[in-house]
Amino acid sequence: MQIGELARQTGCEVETIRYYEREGLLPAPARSASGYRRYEPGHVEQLNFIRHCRSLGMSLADIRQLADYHQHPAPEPCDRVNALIDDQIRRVHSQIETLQQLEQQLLALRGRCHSPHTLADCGILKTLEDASSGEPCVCHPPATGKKIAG
Amino acid sequence: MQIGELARQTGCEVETIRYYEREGLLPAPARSASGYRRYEPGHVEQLNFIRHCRSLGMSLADIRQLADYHQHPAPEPCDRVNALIDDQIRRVHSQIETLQQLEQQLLALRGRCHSPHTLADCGILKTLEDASSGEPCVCHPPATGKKIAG
DNA sequence: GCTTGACCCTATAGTAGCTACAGGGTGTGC
DNA sequence: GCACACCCTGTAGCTACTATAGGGTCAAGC
Ligand SMILES: [Zn+2]
Ligand SMILES: [Zn+2]
Ligand SMILES: [Zn+2]
Ligand SMILES: [Zn+2]
Repeated sequence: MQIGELARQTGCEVETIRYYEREGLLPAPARSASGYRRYEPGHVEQLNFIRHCRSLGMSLADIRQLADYHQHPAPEPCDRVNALIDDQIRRVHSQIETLQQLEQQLLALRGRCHSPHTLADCGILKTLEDASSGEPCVCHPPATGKKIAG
Repeated sequence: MQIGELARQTGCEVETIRYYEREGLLPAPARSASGYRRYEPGHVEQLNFIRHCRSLGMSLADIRQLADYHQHPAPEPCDRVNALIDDQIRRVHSQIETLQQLEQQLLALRGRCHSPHTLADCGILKTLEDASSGEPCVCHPPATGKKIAG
């Protein structure tokens, strides 16, 4: 199978396949006399493995690790696989929390502009401007552990 | 004021300041005889403006726009400012949703490995392997709108 | 006058994970 | 013999920085 067919079967771009090969994620296939890559059915599975892990947000480095564990299944405990997934879960969770804070900050800022007015009178711009001079802003309330109401 | 002092006052790295200048976000300051950048107090505010917007997750392109509106406050309505913030809110919100899905998928995958066992018997690796061959997996349930229970 | 050290300069490369060329070769059908 | 789809390598681009390398400047202290 040529690279285009592999791309079709996996839904992965041709350039991405070549990129994975360069990065050592996908083993280099045999070549035809004219230098074309010739893939075996096993490559479809390996590429699917990579794409599946990528769709879970894993880094290429982590996928390399996982693929290695997968291809050399030693009689060791699977602690490191778990640790890898747990780390990923932690990363995703902290990103969610960061983004949720960000959303609240943006909504607070957005709330400064209601009725129609000009750019010169816009509460959003005014808030950003004042904050640049060191004044407190709605989007960055002092983090003193206080509740919002009070 | 030299670049180091500006960095200290704004909590921004020296290299980042030079980068913003290259990118046209911060106006190029006057230079001393020996070529050192000499900043005015206004630069502190402009840099604070940029950093404040960055802390809200805005792209440099958006910040360029906002700074432009800010420095040339025309008597137009502020629709474009609002649109910019609204877009940013939408982006952040959709990222949150994506990450929340991801978290659920990762937790489902993680649930395949409980009691101690070897790499060869690990449910996580087995799930990833099976999915590479086209079998259904816990982390990517068919999106047919079905509820989980049923 | 000389050295030390903190500061400054430019230019370039690296990060993650692709994506998009440019500039060429190959293979098949008409 | 030509069109067209496919393949190849190598390089540059994307974001927002960060980190060097390799040098110049300036004030203080001996
Ligand atoms: Zn407004
Ligand atoms: Zn704020
Ligand atoms: Zn396990
Ligand atoms: Zn899955």
